[in-house]
Amino acid sequence: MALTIAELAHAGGVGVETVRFYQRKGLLPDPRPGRKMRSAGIRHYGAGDVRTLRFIRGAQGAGFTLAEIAELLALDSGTDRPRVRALANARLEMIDAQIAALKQARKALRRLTKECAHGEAGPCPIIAAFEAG
Amino acid sequence: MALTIAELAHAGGVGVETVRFYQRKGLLPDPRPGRKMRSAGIRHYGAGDVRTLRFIRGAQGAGFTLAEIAELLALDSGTDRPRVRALANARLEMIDAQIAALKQARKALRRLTKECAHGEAGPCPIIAAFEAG
DNA sequence: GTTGACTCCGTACCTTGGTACGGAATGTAT
DNA sequence: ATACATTCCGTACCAAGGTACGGAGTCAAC
Repeated sequence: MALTIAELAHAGGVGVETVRFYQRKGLLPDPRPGRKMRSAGIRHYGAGDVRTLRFIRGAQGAGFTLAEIAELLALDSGTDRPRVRALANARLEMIDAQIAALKQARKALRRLTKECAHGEAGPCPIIAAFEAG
Repeated sequence: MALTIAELAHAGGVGVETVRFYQRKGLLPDPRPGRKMRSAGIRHYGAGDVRTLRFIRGAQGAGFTLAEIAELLALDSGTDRPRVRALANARLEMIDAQIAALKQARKALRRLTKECAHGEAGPCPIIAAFEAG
């Protein structure tokens, strides 16, 4: 079960450069066991690395930044559940705030497009409405 | 009613550099009437510029990019309402898609935090769950 | 009529999440 | 053993939306 970087990238649905980028960011461990001298050689990966890549994409989908994901991965042994929950709850609050803001914008925008829908020329209320703040 | 750039920035809730940045991006007109020779001098602004700044922030809040806002402002005379509506409708669809994605993420995350809420140590299901994709 | 604050301009830098490049080393197949 | 494909590494670059810097010009006050 030794994957090359290209196989890992394919399995995770990302590019080779992205795998190396995640490694630089500390999201993936440097998987070269014999690393004493420089030019320690080709990286070899396993199923755990594929799971990590999938985790990254899942967490990104939930809106976590790569920095937050790095912290979650650092907690990966799972022994600090309160901390994991704290991160998750913070993200939940952010998500709720974003949903609320988007709903607000959506409401305003939809009302305005309706008001604007009855003419083909002349001043449009959309522009004026945003100026109100 | 001649505002300096600092007064305009303050009125619009942004920084002086941001005003100049918007100017370079074409979001604010260059407000120097006598611009024949170089070193045309200090910029002077009016209430219209404050309204434009507020429009920018409002439209940003609705998720428009600066490039889209620049186009909206270019239509500011309001004579092409179909185009304005097209931009607004495109943005509405984006907003709906974003809301749907966030709700999905929120649902998954909330379920996981609840499952995780009953222990203080040991493997947390949040981490494992994201690995599933 | 000079000090000090403000403004001008171009340019460089920042963050986030990558993507691309180029030359060297290493792996695989014939 | 030689060709070809991958991989290595550092570095540069991209988009968006600003933010900061440095040197010069300008403005109002004293």
